[in-house]
Amino acid sequence: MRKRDYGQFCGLARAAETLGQRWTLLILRDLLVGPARYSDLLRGLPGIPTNVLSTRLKELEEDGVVARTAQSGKDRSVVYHVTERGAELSPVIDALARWGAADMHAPREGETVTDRSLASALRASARSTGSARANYTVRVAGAAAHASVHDGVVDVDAGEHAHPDLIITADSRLRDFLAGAIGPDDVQASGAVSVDGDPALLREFADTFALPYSTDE
Amino acid sequence: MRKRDYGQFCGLARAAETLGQRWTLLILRDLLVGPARYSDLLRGLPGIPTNVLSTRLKELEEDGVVARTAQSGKDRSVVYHVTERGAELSPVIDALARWGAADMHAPREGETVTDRSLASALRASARSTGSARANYTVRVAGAAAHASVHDGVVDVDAGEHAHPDLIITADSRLRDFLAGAIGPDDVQASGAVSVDGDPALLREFADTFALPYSTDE
DNA sequence: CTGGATCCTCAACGATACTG
DNA sequence: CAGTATCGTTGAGGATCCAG
Repeated sequence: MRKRDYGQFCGLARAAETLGQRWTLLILRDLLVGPARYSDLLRGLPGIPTNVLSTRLKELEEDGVVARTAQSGKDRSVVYHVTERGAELSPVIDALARWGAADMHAPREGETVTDRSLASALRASARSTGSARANYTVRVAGAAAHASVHDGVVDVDAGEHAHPDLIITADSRLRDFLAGAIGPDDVQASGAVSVDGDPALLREFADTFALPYSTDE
Repeated sequence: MRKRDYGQFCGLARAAETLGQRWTLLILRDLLVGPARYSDLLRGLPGIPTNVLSTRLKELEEDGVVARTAQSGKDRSVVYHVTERGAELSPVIDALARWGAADMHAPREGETVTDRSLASALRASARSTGSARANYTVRVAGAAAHASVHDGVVDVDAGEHAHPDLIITADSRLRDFLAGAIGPDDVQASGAVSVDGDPALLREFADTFALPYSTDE
């Protein structure tokens, strides 16, 4: 449990000490979407060894970024959630996610999409767009997330929306669509994206959740 | 040289694969201040093993974040610099640095400050402030960086400024001053900060390079 | 069942010596 | 100056086991 430090009085070095461990950023990505139990995290992070997850959660707790709440009563499951300090990581995680997404094209062999990673990706790409107002359910490669947009505020969460105005079912090319590399008509014609609901809302969706345009699309 | 991936089609996961290795963020911090030779990097990252530095530079080169320029002619030194893609990390690194700095108080035993870490910290905390116009040299714990502010633009680099309007010599409590935890008069009275030049500029400096105010100062 | 702890193996890191 | 080589130590990966 020793702390590997960098020996520099520097904000970035301190951040790297807390966040630079393997799996830590992905754990926080999932917890920033919402509280989760140990088994939720395990399921959302395929391949993480159980001892690493438990070690990371302890370290994050020590660093004041994550807290655990033991449910009393019949449901004795433990719930992990970010602290106030942890919540301040939202803009940081989102900036990292946008940077990584800018150079991400086709999925590599065996790569998966989880509900929370999809929700996180939507939040990272959301930008306030005046008067738009709609509820979306987005399904990509077996994962689902939803977003509600109203009065310039965007709320995102994992799973389906109860009353979506538009259901978007897509494959990984959804990313290229949001980056502006494919137009709304072409992306539907190719079968990469299909919608259930008012097709005009798809343009509004692309306008609200726009990814930065990378030079080599 | 094996690539440890996370198996998720997710921008954050991709970013973590490139940036999540030990020392990588600090190497990029230094290179974002400006190009550097191998030995410059070694000097600015006390404690980094030489093989780790060389491995990281190769990985970053493969990932298209860093490029090396071999000087021809008499000076055969190799210079590393960020690519365009690497330069897009500026807002990411700055967001991480601000988050880390918000919870950073007294330096720990043996922690140092380097020219480039100081320059990077200044850039991370810089905010555009209308009409201000001044050149600063900042010295902290043996390190020096400088900034020039004009027309809402802030340029930061390592080392001393050739023609500073104000020289600020401080210890690590400079951070608390910039976070607003100590006022300009108190911080000078305590000896934490001393200035050479127009003392009124110190307030302007604190206004331009303000750190986010953390709850538990 | 959930929420971990333990054990073993192997890859990555750290320290230092050495070379074109 | 700009790295490579070597070797001991630490941490991650994977499977299994255990307690409430």
